[in-house]
Amino acid sequence: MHTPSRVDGTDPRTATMADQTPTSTSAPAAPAPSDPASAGAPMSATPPPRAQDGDRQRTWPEVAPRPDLPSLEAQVLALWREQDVFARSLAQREGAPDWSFYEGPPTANGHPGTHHVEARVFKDIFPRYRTMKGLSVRRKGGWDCHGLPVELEVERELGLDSKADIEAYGIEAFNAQCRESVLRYVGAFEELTERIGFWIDTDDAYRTMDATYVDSLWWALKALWERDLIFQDHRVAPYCGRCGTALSDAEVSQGYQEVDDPSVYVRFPVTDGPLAEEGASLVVWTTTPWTLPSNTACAVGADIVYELVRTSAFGVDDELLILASERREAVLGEDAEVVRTVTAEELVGTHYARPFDFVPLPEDADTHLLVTADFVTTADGSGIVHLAPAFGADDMAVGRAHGWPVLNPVDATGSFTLGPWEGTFVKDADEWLTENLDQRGLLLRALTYTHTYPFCWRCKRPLIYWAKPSWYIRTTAKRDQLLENNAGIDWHPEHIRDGRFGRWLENNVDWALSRDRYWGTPLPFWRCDDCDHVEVVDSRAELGAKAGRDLTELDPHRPYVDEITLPCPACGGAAHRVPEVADAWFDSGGMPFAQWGYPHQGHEEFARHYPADYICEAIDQTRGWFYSLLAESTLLFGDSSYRTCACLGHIVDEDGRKMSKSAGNVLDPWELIDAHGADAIRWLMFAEGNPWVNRRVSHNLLEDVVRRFLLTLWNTHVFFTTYADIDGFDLDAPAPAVTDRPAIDRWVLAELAELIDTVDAALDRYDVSTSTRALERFVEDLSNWYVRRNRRRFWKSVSDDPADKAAAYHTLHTCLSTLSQLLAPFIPFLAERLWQDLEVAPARAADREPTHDSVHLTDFPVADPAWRDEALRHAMATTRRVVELGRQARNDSAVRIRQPLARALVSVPEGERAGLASLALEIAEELNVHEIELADGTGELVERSCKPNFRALGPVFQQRAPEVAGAISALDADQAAELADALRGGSAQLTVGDDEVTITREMVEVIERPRTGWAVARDATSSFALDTALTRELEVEGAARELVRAINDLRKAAGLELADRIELVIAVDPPELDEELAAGGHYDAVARDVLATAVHRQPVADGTPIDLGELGSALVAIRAC
RNA sequence: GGGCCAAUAGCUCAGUCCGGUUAGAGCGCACCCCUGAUAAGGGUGAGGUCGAAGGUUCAAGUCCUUCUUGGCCCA
Repeated sequence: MHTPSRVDGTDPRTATMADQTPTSTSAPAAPAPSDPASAGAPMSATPPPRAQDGDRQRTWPEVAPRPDLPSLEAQVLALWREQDVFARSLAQREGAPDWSFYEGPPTANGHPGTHHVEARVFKDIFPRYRTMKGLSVRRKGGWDCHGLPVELEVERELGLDSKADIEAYGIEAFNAQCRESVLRYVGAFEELTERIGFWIDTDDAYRTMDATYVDSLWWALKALWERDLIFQDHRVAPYCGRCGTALSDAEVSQGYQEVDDPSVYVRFPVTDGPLAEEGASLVVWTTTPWTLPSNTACAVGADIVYELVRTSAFGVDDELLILASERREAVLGEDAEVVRTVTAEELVGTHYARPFDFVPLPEDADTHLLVTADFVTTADGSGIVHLAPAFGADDMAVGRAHGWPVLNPVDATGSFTLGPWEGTFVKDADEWLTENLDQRGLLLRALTYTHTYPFCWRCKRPLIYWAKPSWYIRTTAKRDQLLENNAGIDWHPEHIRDGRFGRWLENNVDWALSRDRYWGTPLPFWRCDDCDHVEVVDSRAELGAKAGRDLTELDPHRPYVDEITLPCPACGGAAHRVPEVADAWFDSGGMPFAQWGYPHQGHEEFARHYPADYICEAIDQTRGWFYSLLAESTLLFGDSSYRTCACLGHIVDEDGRKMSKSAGNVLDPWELIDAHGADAIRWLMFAEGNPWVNRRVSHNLLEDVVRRFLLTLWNTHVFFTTYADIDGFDLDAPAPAVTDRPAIDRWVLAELAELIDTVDAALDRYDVSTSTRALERFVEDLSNWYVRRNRRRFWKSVSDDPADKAAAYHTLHTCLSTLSQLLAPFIPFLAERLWQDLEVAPARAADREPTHDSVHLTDFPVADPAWRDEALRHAMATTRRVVELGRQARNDSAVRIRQPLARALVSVPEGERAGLASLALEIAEELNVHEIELADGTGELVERSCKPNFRALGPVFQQRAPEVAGAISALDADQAAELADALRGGSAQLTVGDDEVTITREMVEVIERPRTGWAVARDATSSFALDTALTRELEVEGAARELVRAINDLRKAAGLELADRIELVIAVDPPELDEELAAGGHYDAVARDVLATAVHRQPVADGTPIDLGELGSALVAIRAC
């Protein structure tokens, strides 16, 4: 029942936009049945009032007073899709200068979250803006396909629990599953991407798993290899034997738990030197007994004092032990007898018997001796630290310095490879090892030790620190260049450059490139089984050439590449690929070239789009993508692959907490979009807080945005289109010249010009906050001052003043239509809807093509110089300030606004007087005061005072400034007037203490205060005094206003349309009042205001009573005509 | 332990780069206005030791130092 009948002959596309928005106009207020004026009248019947418009062609679309934003957006999406707007926006700029954007590939290993929305809208806004500025912004999408997270997801799905499981399942099948998993989530991302209006070409997206992409990465790896920037070395890293992988520090920090570990003190008998002759043993402490078989040496602290101690407390009579003096009591108790002090110097070089000997030692190695190391402390343990280079980064460093072998009896699953506990997970062997030590008389004490220890965040098993051969990129060789290139990047916020990112680069370590996994870019290194020569290939083509067969169609993933054997060019042996794949960060860091398949193809695209003008991600990418991009481009091309980088803060919940599954405060983006719409989220991201500070997202905040901004804008749009339609406003009719329009029109256009400049300049420097603030302010001003002040101009009859009406319509239309363009990069949906309603629909109704059939095909607006008027902007600002004072005065005086008052006296600083005078009418109308008198500072009505201006006083008088300021404030009214008059000449003398000083005009602000007894409101510099005295005439006028309001109520109650005409029957009592209303012309005014074609002053049979206060009352009936 | 960021009204945030004397806005709250933008709109008010302490300066929310609290990153 409530869809209005459709417009005939309107372009269906126009109708589409207008039609589908749910409307509520069809739910008219129920007519008051008892109202005789409306009883039986056609407009009071149930059918929706719009029905009578059915045969009229609408020029302006009908817009719902309360829009359903999500469904409005759905219609806009459909429009974009049908008309291929995104593609056309790109095509339109073909040949224009390029502006390059790189899509930082989201890892497609899970459903997109709200933080993805954040990053994606910031990626969207600037390309949209640059496109509107006339640049060609190709937006190639991308997907990060490889990596451990993908493998883990698949492992979960398949119920696999270890690398052994994966290998049993088969790498080929496993990787096929990984590929499928990735594609599944790519779909989810694409859906969200479209819905939030992120215009990126997902059809043309690069995928890091594609063969051409891998080819490019191989080229890069070979290039690095040839420059000697890749090498292999042992690396001790936190490692999970179950997952078969090293963990990043970030991963490690997620998995710390407090646990009880063994704490064992062991005897290491000394085997040479005087201490050996005495039969002494070292006391060595460890919490990882499983590392003892790999003991290679022990470290002492150079500055630590050691002791030789005699004790019988541990099962051996009078044994001699060596440990740090400070640890004696804690380890051996109070009874131990100190034989003598031993220095670290004495100890260094001393050999001892190792606790286990099943790990073979190279023959020539000098091991199992004491050395010094700076990390030895006496905070716990014995002050003698057991070293096992394979299982500690510090140990490895000491071992490397001394040339020790790496004794590693532990395999990739974390199990012993030899000895009595072969095949046992090392941590599980701790107990047996301890028992074994005890049986052999080497154990002093076995305790438990409570500390935090890292566990695998995935499988919850304890991590071990484990050395494994690893491939590195020698980034340290280019550290200076990395820093130099970083210095040239335009970071937002700036502090990233020298702060987080800069410091990280200064402490750069070589990039650990390899991962012992399956689903990744295989390292293109083929090593000869016989001579260890490494052959690197830069593509499948080169691989094929070397292998002697065509491999251009090879899937460059495991296990297929592993099956290729190359003849060794050095010795003729067989070379097999090394087993590792590349860190997935290497994939993403290579996207500047690999997305085009460069250098095997795509030379032109690469050249056109390198480097990126703009990239954007959240701050957690500092050590991720921001680094991998910079490192690869610096090493390969010598420069940075991006010029500007926006670095976003994280999304947190309403209470500022990080969103996490465990906290249960994760917001599903779809839920937010379905409830509030994508524009609301976009505006929240852009307008609420700084992009680089953590931002809160919640339903409440989104509702706020909708109400505060989107609906304010929409209401203004509704206002315009409603009246434009009623009046049949013709957009194509010539607009009055700006100079011929009323001041209020020129003012809003001047504000619009300012807005355009502000937004343009801010977006140019990637400053969304400034732009959104300016836009919010303008929308507020437009709605709450321009429209508020001009409602009468829109609803009065065209015939009254056609030129004025045309000026109003054109002005408001220009504002809304320009806003649509300014907002297009921010809230593309609502902006589009405005454009369709304001530009496309009227054009089609007039049988012409619109200039642009989408706002996103337009150029970013440029302010018309004719709009600019700084003086007027200032004058209006003063006016509005004075109006605020006036409202305050009205409020205080308790005279309701409908009651006209005769006059008010306004004083403002001298400099603002002229401007205000030109706008005094605005004040009078807004405050319903007949006359605004502007104090000129000389009359009897005001007194003056002086206020010091520190900004001018300070620099001149320095220390004496407060004194001079005090003297200025202290002047009484007469002295102030005198000084003010003297200052008109430019400067004046003032007595300060015993001195005369020269004061200039800028140093003093002259303030006027009314002397009247009227209702006064004032701020620091201005005041408003309201004469609240009422005359009979004013009261009669007030009664007329009262009638207008009441009659309009009747109109509404009768369900009349805005433009419907009525006849008015009215009987006012007492008759004198009736006479006065007639004599004052008030009935004519009432008739104009309520669209009455006739006023019948006659008795009303069954009218509605209207209370006119003390003056009397009226009976009124209205009749439609 | 180191680095970076933040702290301004009950809540969410401007203002700090570039110092100037009544520190702003929105929401919420209280009171009120308007009644043809009306399931709207608007006004007024209350509400602030600008995290703390020192310092520089004629003048500090703003610059410097130290500290506190929270967040992020790293060790």
